[in-house]
Amino acid sequence: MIEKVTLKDIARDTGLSISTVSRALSQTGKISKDNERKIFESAHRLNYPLTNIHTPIELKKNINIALVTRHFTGEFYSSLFEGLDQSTEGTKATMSLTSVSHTSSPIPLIISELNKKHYDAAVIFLPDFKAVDYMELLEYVSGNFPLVSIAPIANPVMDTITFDNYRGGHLVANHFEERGYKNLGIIQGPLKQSEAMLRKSGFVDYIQASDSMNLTWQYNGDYSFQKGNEAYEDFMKLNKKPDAIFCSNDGMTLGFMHSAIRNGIHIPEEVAVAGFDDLPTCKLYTPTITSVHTPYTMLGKKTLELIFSRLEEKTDRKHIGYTSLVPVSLSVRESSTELANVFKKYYPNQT
Amino acid sequence: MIEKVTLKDIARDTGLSISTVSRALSQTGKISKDNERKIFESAHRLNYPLTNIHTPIELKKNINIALVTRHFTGEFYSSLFEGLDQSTEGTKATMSLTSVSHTSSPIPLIISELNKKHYDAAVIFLPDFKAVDYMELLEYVSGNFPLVSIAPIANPVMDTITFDNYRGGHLVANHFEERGYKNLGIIQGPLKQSEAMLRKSGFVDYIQASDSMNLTWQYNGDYSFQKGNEAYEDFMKLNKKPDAIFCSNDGMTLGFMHSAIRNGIHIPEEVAVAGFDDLPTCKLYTPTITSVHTPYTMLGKKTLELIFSRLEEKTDRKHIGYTSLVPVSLSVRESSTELANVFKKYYPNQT
DNA sequence: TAGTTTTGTGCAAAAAATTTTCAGTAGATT
DNA sequence: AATCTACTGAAAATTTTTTGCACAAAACTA
Repeated sequence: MIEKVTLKDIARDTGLSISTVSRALSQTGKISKDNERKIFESAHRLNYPLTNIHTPIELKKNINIALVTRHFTGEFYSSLFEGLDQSTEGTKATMSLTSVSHTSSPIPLIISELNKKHYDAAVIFLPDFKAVDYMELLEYVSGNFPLVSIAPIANPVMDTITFDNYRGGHLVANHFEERGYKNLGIIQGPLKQSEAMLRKSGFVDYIQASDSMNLTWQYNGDYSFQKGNEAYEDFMKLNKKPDAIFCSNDGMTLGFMHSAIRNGIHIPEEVAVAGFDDLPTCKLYTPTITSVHTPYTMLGKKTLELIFSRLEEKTDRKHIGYTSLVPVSLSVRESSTELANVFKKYYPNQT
Repeated sequence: MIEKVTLKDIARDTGLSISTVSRALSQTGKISKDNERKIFESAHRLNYPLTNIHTPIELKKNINIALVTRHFTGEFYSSLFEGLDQSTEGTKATMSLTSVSHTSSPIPLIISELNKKHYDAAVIFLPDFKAVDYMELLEYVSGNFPLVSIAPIANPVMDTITFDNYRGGHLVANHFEERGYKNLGIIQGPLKQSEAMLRKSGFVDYIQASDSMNLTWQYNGDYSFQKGNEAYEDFMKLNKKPDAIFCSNDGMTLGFMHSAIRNGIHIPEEVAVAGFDDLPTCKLYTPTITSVHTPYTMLGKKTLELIFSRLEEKTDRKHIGYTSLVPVSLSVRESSTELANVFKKYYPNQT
């Protein structure tokens, strides 16, 4: 049987009086910074039932942040989590991954319960969420629980930190132009997801502003490997094939390339390919894959900054839907340039 | 300012008296099941500071389980988490991933703090942990907090549920025998990790008992892609090369194959390869990769069963180091049989 | 420097919260 | 019909927390 922890225990532990302990924990009256810290430390250690809310942020030993997402198997989610987790290094924050893939309860409920579970803030990555979904979510969640979204939407309701997807599309088009490709194609992501549309627009807008390039093929995908395969089928039916293709994410890039390679198409000689996400596989695939690099650790750092500043504010600030864009870069590899010579043995009969 | 929640609030909320509420929450005296449930539900909803320990398992709305591991980018960890998370479907358990990669605090401390964070149990996956590490861990953690390890060790201190690694090695050797391979090689995992040694022993023992096969090459790896590359370098130096190789995990399988393919080696014609973990990439790589399949959802189900039974026991049972092995199977693919015809276009000059 | 204010603390009283005692009711059992 | 059991609530008892007050030490002020 576990004994109940009372102020008396903390008083004994710290050598202070019960009154002082009471005043410290309920944040009334004047207490020296030194004793305050001692008392909170002891309360935490002895497991006194603190109402979390009452503990001042600067006296907390660690800040627990939940990354809430619809997790799915694959490198993408492990890269995302790893980047965010890595960005907590050196801070007192801890990142945990909570998936809402296999639950029956409504998402706003799950998130609103997080602060009862000793979480201090949450990072939301739910790319299919719309403005109304975020609004519903904000109604459920109390104002002093910081929430940050890392998926862009057209009309953000919630503070958002996300990659500059538009710029990513731009970079790919620019790279294709420099490599001298004329007829371009795109495999788009889900039409209802903002970040997919931004990637497309960045790419398409660049092409339209260019004198030398044309967009000759557009295919609607859904980010799945499977759709990448299907895109290839569609590509093969074209009379006039594009000579370079931008895939809106690496899942579809891999699907397209997998089908292409299996059917004897040479990449990049017959068609150049660039993806988005720069998954670890991009470096390891043959050919290695050109892809838009999204620096998760940097995203994580920015997200943490926002969360800490929100936690330090004493007032319940309302969300104002401020969006902050993290720059992306292009990792240029063989799939859009040329195969390393050493591999050319594989294509002995090539011209 | 948030008002303190007291028994009075719960009494008002449930329409019962303060005495009854007190008796229910402190588990003294007799209370009807019906009212008990109502009271706990209300206490939970109103956020009354329950000492967690006191809430009977059957009255909890959800059970929070932490998967504690040294997370790393790649499909392996996302498969592991996804499998365990999926196994919670239909139960009231929730799985969260907590990584100890980027923290400075000692691991036993982190785990012992989990129950203060409203976690009800933890699944530990730390393959480099030894008996002494587990023993230290158990000293830190209170007896009624269920801990299950999912990494095997030779002399288990803690309840363990893990894949039958030995059998996995056996299955690969058996498959190589059936395919008629004579001279075999192995790229081992870290010598200090039990599961790596079990995989190796299962493979080696089968070969030794066989009349037709010989083990002609052993290479010490560390599960990294990089070591797979290095293993290939070593392999190329051999005068008498094995005709089939077992890689102790898919990371090294991919490293080996990547180097091999880039150097014009044909798999499986020149050397057959089989891995361990059956990562999603195995289906997508060219050639597709034979690998030992580890059913994470089944592992998760077994782990949950154990956790629930531990939670239902009222007494503080000590860990007895019972190990339970989950069967594995072999996913046979092109890397150890033959390439699909459609891909053979790529090798026009092959004999 | 001497007086004054501010800060921080403990004691003890007061208030609040929780536990326990006790009485009573409703239904089951003998 | 008498007895027992399982619950429950009112009120008393106890424990826990908050607050009023006194006072010492430090900081500030004239």
